[in-house]
Amino acid sequence: MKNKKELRAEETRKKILSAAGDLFSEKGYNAVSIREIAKEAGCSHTAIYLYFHDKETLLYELSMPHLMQLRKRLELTLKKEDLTPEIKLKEIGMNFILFGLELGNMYDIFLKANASRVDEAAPVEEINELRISLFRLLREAIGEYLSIESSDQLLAYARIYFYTLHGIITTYTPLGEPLEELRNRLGQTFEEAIDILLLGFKEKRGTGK
Amino acid sequence: MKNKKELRAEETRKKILSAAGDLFSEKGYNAVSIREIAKEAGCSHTAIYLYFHDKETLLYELSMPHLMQLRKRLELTLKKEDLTPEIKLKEIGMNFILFGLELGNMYDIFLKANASRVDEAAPVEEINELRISLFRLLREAIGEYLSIESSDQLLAYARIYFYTLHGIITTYTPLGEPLEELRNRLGQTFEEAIDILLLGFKEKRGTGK
Amino acid sequence: MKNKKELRAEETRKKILSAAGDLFSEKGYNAVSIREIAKEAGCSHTAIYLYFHDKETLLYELSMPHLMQLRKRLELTLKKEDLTPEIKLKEIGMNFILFGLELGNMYDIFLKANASRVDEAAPVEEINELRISLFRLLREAIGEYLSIESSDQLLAYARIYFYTLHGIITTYTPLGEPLEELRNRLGQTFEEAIDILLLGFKEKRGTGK
Amino acid sequence: MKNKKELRAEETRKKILSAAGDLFSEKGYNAVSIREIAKEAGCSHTAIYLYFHDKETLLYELSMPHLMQLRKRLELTLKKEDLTPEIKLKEIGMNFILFGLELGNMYDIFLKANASRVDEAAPVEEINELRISLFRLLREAIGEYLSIESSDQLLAYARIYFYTLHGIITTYTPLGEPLEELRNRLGQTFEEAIDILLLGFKEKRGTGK
DNA sequence: TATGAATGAGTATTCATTCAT
DNA sequence: AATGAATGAATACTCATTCAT
Repeated sequence: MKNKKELRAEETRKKILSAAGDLFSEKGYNAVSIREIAKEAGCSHTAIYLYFHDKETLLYELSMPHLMQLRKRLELTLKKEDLTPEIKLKEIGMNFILFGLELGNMYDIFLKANASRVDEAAPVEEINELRISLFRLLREAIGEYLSIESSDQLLAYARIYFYTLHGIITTYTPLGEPLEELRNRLGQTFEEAIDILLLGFKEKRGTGK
Repeated sequence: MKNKKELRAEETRKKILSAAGDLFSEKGYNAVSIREIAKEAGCSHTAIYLYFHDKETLLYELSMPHLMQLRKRLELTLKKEDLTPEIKLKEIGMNFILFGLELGNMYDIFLKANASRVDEAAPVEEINELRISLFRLLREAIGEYLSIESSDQLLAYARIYFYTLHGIITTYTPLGEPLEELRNRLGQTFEEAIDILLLGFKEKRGTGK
Repeated sequence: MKNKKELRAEETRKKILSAAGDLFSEKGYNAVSIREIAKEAGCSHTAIYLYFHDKETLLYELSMPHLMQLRKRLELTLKKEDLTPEIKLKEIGMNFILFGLELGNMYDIFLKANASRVDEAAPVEEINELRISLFRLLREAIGEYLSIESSDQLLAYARIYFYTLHGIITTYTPLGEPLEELRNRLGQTFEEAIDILLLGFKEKRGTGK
Repeated sequence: MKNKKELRAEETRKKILSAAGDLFSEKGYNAVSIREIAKEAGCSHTAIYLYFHDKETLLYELSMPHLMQLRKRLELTLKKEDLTPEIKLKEIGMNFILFGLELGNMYDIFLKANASRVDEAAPVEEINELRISLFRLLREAIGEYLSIESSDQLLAYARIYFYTLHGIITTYTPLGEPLEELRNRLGQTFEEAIDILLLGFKEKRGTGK
């Protein structure tokens, strides 16, 4: 059980994360200043350094829960017994797209947090792991769909699937169109993209490589 | 025939462009400072303003030729009479991917230079036009491939094709892997991605929407 | 009661204002750099931005109190019942001269802050109002002195009175002679200038327009 | 007799002076760059340094002829035998006002070029002399008008006359209103100002100090 | 726990001036 | 006589971060 102080601290922490999340996703990491976040969070800018080692750490701590949640969602989808492999694969794709569009300008840390920052402790590592497990999920789902075992071919397919999903997200993410609007305008196209890809996968398998 | 002075000027100009190109594509436009470019180019930072009005102008002058060349290449490909529509469409895709990977971190001006900057005259406009004509090319090439006329459906297909190409570029562009290496490692996967997409398009058409 | 921090902040603020005031009035607004002010104030140049949004804001915050005080002083003078109109008018003139000479090279914002800068919100507006109310005061005081109602003629007289006052200020302001010295050397001449002007006004009225 | 080269050089020199004159008077000395002058003059910016040691020298060389001309004009006026002292004094005043308004933003070098630049050779000295001789003219004209010999009193009157003239010029000079417009709008007021001042002088003399 | 004060390094850009030709 | 190339010093302003309290 937590005492008052701890509760308040936690609350401040949350406010900072929330403010940072909104701002980062709206304007991008670089375009947001610490002071801006503090103002939005209703605390002093120095308070931020109480909870997060630096701006970058804040970013990582911020994106982590989202990524975790995404992974969980995708894992659940994959495990659902009552869905066909095709539907599962499609659902995974759409979920990923929506997740990416929600993250907005913050989405690209998903890629940028890479090995280059060797020294910098945990979070980057964690994100890497997440990315890896995400790929694994994609591979599994595709493998199930095409009834093939893990192989280079399957890896290639997973990559290709990722390219399209990633392409959709990064096409619209820097433009700042509200998610709902975008969904109405192009949701069907996104689904069609996935559809076509899956058809292509199947066809490719059928014809033999 | 040019005199010494002109030669030297041209050389400096080139050095600046080359330095800027390298740095922009490696670290991205915003992460590079004028002074950094100058140091890399072996001149004073003020010299840069002798040749380019602005940091932004430098960016445009740098990317414009690439974009023009790309358009020309794609247009030529589309016009080639001796190629099947399928091969043309594939070639267009691969060319676009390679062009994007070459631009590196500078690639995203392709997207970011959009209507929001109404005031900023010519170059942005030119890039917009380029983007538009690129889409038109994509649409035409797909239309030819699937033997369908311009329609909403065709627009959707062009978008989908673009998503995948764009996704490939933006997946690898921020990682800075040398183009040649990347090509060896994944060139085949890129081709396969296009392949699968085209198969998907065909299949989708066949089954009726 | 203020705590240490607040006291220190206030002190820094004052030091900046004082340094800026000295430098501006000595060398003029444009000839003084933020870093110069900081050095004189004994703080870093960034500290200045903690207290003032802008170099321009600093200027306004610096001159505004003077201007307000001047207006109040002139208004009080005009209202004094125990003074003859002549003495009031003279006092107003001398006060204005002294105020202008005190401002030194900063005096000219009084003129330069004009309508051209439409966008720049409050302070300019305030200065404009001040200038206007000053003219009104001048008009009133002269009207009282000459027993004439508001008219074009009165406006012309107010202008003429202003020219002389303004001329005195701008003659000595860029030379940087210390106020006290100047006053000793020429105070009598300034009074005589006003004297002569008032005699001239009277005479002009007497002879018929 | 001059050869071609010399003629051309002289022409370039004139063009530079003319361009600088226009620009300085329009925007003020500080707001005009050497390159701007060169462009306006149709020569390279380096050419300017062939004719003038530096920007400041250019300014002095530029204003000198104007000042000389003014002196000459005022001297001529003072010498005219067919004019009453009053009319001469008025004419001198109006001429000075018009000269100042014509100089525009360049007028204030008339004051600013003062002893502070001890080291800097001739031109400043010359301007000082000019200013002095101008004052002498004013004194003489007033002396004639009031039939008094040189004295402290006369000096004071000359100063006072100067204040008003100077005040008129510096009131309108930074606003950039075209001379002709200004003259139409306020020419009469300027004359009235002089009128009143002269009446005041007379009156003051009459009443005994 | 929390904050206001403070700062050094950095940003793009401008300018008067000099140098080599 | 004339010029384009080149530069060092300066400009206002921003930012992530640290320190004292």
